[in-house]
Amino acid sequence: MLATNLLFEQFDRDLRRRASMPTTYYEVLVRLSEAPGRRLRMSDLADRSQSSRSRLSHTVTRLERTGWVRRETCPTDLRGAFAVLTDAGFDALVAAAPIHVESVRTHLFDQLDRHQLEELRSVSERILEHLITIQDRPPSESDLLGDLTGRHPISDTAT
Amino acid sequence: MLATNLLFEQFDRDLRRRASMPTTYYEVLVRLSEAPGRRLRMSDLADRSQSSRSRLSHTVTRLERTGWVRRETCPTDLRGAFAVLTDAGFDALVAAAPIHVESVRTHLFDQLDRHQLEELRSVSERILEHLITIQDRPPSESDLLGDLTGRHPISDTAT
DNA sequence: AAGTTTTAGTTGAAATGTCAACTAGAGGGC
DNA sequence: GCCCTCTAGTTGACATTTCAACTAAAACTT
Repeated sequence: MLATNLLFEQFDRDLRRRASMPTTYYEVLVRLSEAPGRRLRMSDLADRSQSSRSRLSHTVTRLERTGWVRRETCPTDLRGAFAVLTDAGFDALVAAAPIHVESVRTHLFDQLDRHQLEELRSVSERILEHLITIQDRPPSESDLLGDLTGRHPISDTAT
Repeated sequence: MLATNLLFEQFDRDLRRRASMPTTYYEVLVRLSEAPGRRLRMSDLADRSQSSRSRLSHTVTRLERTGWVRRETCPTDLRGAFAVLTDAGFDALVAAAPIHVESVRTHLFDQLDRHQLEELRSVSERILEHLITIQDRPPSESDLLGDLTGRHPISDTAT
């Protein structure tokens, strides 16, 4: 947990310092850039960018103020809204992407050998698969109530 | 990044739902409980609990309001302050710890085999070592300016 | 078609985190 | 002692996130 926290902070620091863009913005811009027409429905974008709907709504409001994203109403569903990547937003992303890519390379990929990378991938996939499984079927009480008799001092898993 | 994000969110959800305690509080209480006299200087506590001094100061103010921590002035350094874990704070931690431990076991350790755990440990140590190294010696420009010629589509490292 | 329930998305308030400025005491040099 | 600088910690303003309440449209039910 310590390692991943510091790693994420490093990624964010690099992106802020060298591209003046927080990771939250970057994530949103990337998702939009990948989508056909560089546009996505708000909910869809929220899911893809690891964000709650509320948070995304606020974020997009800020991104509109910077001019990187604009909202458009959806013609087929009058409740709906599209977030659309502007040209300025695309330019900002093009400038930021190599910085982030290099940051990830420097601090993560270059530090690990081929075998470690393969294992990291397999670990991540395993955890992801597990989490998605339990999200589909919300956990019963018994899933988390194990026998704890004398097994752990308080600090065992804190870092 | 997706896996670790979801994993942390799951830990936090479990702790909030079943122990009414956010991970930030838990982290602080654990560090204090480990310290001799269940007390630490603010700066020391900030370092150990992955927090900025400012953030810790605010957090401790909130923890004082819940009655889990109290501040004490330092006799040998009049600028200094101790954060001290109260009995109520210790009780809250004793209640929360097994929940968190079980959460970590369920969502992380139980999902991986012996070999994956060993590799995950080695990966974490490697990354940690790297990050500590570059923190000691702040990065020169050239550390991050690599040759990017045509290597990465934008989305390569986004998740 | 009317009534009910979902779904999409926004909003404002409260909680939390960040940042820069600040107070005050410690420590060193002369 | 006096001056300068550094360290410990707090504070308040501001940015962001969370949470619950809300609007409005879609979708279903009968």
